Parts: sequence; structure tokens; C-alpha cells
Amino acid sequence: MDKVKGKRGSTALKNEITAYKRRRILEEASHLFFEKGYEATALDAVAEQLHVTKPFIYSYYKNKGELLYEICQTGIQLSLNVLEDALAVEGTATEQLKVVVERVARIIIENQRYISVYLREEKSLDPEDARRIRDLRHKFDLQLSDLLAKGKRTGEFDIQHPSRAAIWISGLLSWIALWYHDGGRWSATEVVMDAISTVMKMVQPAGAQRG
Amino acid sequence: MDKVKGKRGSTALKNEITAYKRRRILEEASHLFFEKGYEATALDAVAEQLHVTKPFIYSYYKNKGELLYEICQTGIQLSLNVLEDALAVEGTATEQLKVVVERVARIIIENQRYISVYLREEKSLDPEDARRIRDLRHKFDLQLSDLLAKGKRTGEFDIQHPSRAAIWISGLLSWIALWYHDGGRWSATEVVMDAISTVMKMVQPAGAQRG
DNA sequence: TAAAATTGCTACTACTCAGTAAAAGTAGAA
DNA sequence: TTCTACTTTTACTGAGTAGTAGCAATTTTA
Repeated sequence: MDKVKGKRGSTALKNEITAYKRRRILEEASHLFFEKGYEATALDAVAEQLHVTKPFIYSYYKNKGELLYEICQTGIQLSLNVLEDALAVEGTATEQLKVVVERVARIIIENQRYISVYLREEKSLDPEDARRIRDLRHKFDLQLSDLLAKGKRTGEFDIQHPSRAAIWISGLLSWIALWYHDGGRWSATEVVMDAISTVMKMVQPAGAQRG
Repeated sequence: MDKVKGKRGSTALKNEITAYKRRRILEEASHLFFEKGYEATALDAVAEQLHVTKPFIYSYYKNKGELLYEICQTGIQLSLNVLEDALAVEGTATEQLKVVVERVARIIIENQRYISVYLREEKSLDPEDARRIRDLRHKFDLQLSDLLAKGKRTGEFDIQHPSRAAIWISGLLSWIALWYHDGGRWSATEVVMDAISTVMKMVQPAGAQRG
């Protein structure tokens, strides 16, 4: 089982600690990138937040770009995981869509900084990383589109083009990350509830709407 | 009528030429900021596109930040103007909303680079400029909200909270700037049409939907 | 054609910051 | 305590770029 074993024992714990340090670096970096933007944030500032120095960061990440990539990747992967979990729940397309919107909206609010950095800083990714991120996004839209197509077949949803509808819906969800503000005018729960009812209105046939 | 008159005549034409140069600088800057991001774009690169030098730019704009501000301002102001024009057209709330969505969606597609720079680079604005931009955005959302409230009163729209609905709708419109791609899967017209029908479904009461 | 005004450019400064080499510090094993 | 491996820091380099001072070219005016 020992994967990255040094010359001496106690590898497992060491790996956990390394992983923890990487997580902490990522966390502070995402805060600063969220608040000031990627290019405007110096790694010295990230280091300062952690009470360490810049070379410390470089011993856990190969460069600034890798940090950005992991933040973006986290953002989209979290949403994708939640979507896949929700799709695994048995139910009609209507029921599934509601669960999807609820859970994805929640995860987006909880991980706002990762998601909005991902949405804003795509152009700062190096091309290869950008492609990988786009693939994940595409996977998200595709799965959502499949769900919508299923609902269209069963007559639950009245939509013309599932893949275009998927873009509007994933856009509506992404949009939350760009305007939601903790302690603002509306609570997270209100926003989530409103997102659900708005999305359902977008897809439901006339006369099918519930309270 | 001479407003900014130098010591000698021919002021009007001169002002037009100055305005034209400013517009051209802004145009190229918006292209590059859109493609590579604000911080990652050097003013030397903007100058190169125009076959001039950096000090040329500095004689028309006081600094890089002013350039960003004018791009963002253009983005939101264009949308706001179109919204106000559309609201001036007589008609029911339903008719007005359709016109609003159509025209705003069109202007967003036509001016994608201004709008998406504005959406992405808000954090790079200096605080005073950011406040002014936010005020314009707020004005947009408020006017949209008023229209929705009117439709709610007349029973045309079935929405719980006009200002939250306004955020979803303006988000849906903004979202276009972030994913639309000229010559992509869908034409501008298809996107505009789809935006209209999606928004109308979001607000119309059950049983009120048209083809 | 010469003086005056305007416009643009060359050449520079000052600074920030990503990334690194090498030394110092730390902890476990003998 | 001393050797060894690993971790973190000090101190630096080099590249890139915002912004400017002052000169050169051009145009305008008379």
C-alpha cells in the first residue's frame, strides 16, 4: 500500500499532513483570488495569510498556475459530484431535477469562492488546464441535458432543445456564485428555494405548476 | 456652442477626432481584455494593435484603470439604455418584457466583449469606480423589477418576489455574454428567441403559455 | 517662411512579483 | 550527542510593465 514512501517509515501520517498543508494553501489562495482576482494576488500575500513564506508554497505546488487550476477544478468538480449523486436518486425527471437544483445551488453557495474564481479566471488558466476544466463543465451540462431530455420524453418537461435549456439552467446556478453575498438581502435557503421554483417554471408545461 | 475651445478655432472637428481616437483605443483594449484578461494585458500590446506607442494611449486616458472603467461603464450603460428604450414602448407588461429581453439579449451579443469584461473584472476596478458601476447595475435591476411588479399587479406574471425574479432574469441575460460564441453551435437569433421564451416561462402563470 | 502650438515617440525609471539556490533549522535514529 | 533526512527560510535574480520626462516631428497660424 505504501505509495510515496521515503527512506523511513510513518508514510501514511506524513501524507495526511502534506495533504492538509496543500488544502490550507488552496483555501487561503481561493480567498484572496476571490477577493482581489488571480493576477492581482501575489503569492507572498497568500504566504503571509498562512504565516509562512513563498518558497513554502512552492514546495507544495509547482507554480501559481497549478494553484489556480486546482481551485477551478475543485469548483466544477464539486458541482459535478453533487449532480451525479442527485441523478443516482430514484424518481421521476421532475423529482430528480428538483433535487439537482437544490443540491447544486447549495454547494455553489457553500463553495462560492471556488466557483466564482473558476467562472472569472478561465482566461488565466494555461490552455491545457483550461481544456480539462471545459471538459468537466461540458460533462456537467451534458448530464443535465440528459435529464431534461428524459423529462421531455416522458412529457414532464416542455422544452424545445434540452441542451440549450441545460445551459440556461446551469447558467442560472452559476450566476448565484457571482451575486450571492453572505449576510445580504436574502438567506441561502431563500435563494435555493427560489432557484428551484424558477427552474421548475422554466421547464414545466403550462398547467403543470405546483405551489 | 464652443465648449472646450483652445486659443484658436476649428474646435469641433478636433473634438470629434479626439473622441474617435479614444473610441478606437477603447475598442482594441476591450478586445484584448476580453481575450486575455485585464491584468494580463499590457498597454504596450494595446498600443501595438493600434500601431502607436504606449504614451499615445496615456495622452487620451489618464491610466489603465480609466480604460477598464470606461469598458465596464459602456457594457452596463448600453444594456441600461436599451432597457429604458424598451420600457418606453407602450404595451402590457408581457409585451414590454418580451421587447426588453429581445433587445437586451441582442445588445449583449453584439457587445459581448464589453459586457463580459465588466462581469469578470469587477474586482480590478478601483473602489470608487466599482461603486459607480454597481449603481448602474442596480438601476438596471430596479427598472426590471418595477416592470415585473407591474406585471404581477395586473396578474400577467406569477412571481413571488419581483426583485429576486429580476436578478434571475438579468443573470440569464448576463450569462449569454459568458458562454455565447460567435459561429458556435447556435446563432444569435436562436439564442435571443430562446432567451425570450425561457424568460416568459419563468414569469407566466400556469396555463398562460403561448407557442 | 518662421514662430507657435500640438501631437507623438524614444528612452527611461521604479517597482512588483514569479520563481530559485542555497543555507538554516528541526526531528528522528543510532 | 551526532549523523541523516527532511522542512522551511533567507536572500536573490530576472522578467515584465505601469507610468513619465523630455525631445522630435508635424501642423497651424500669420
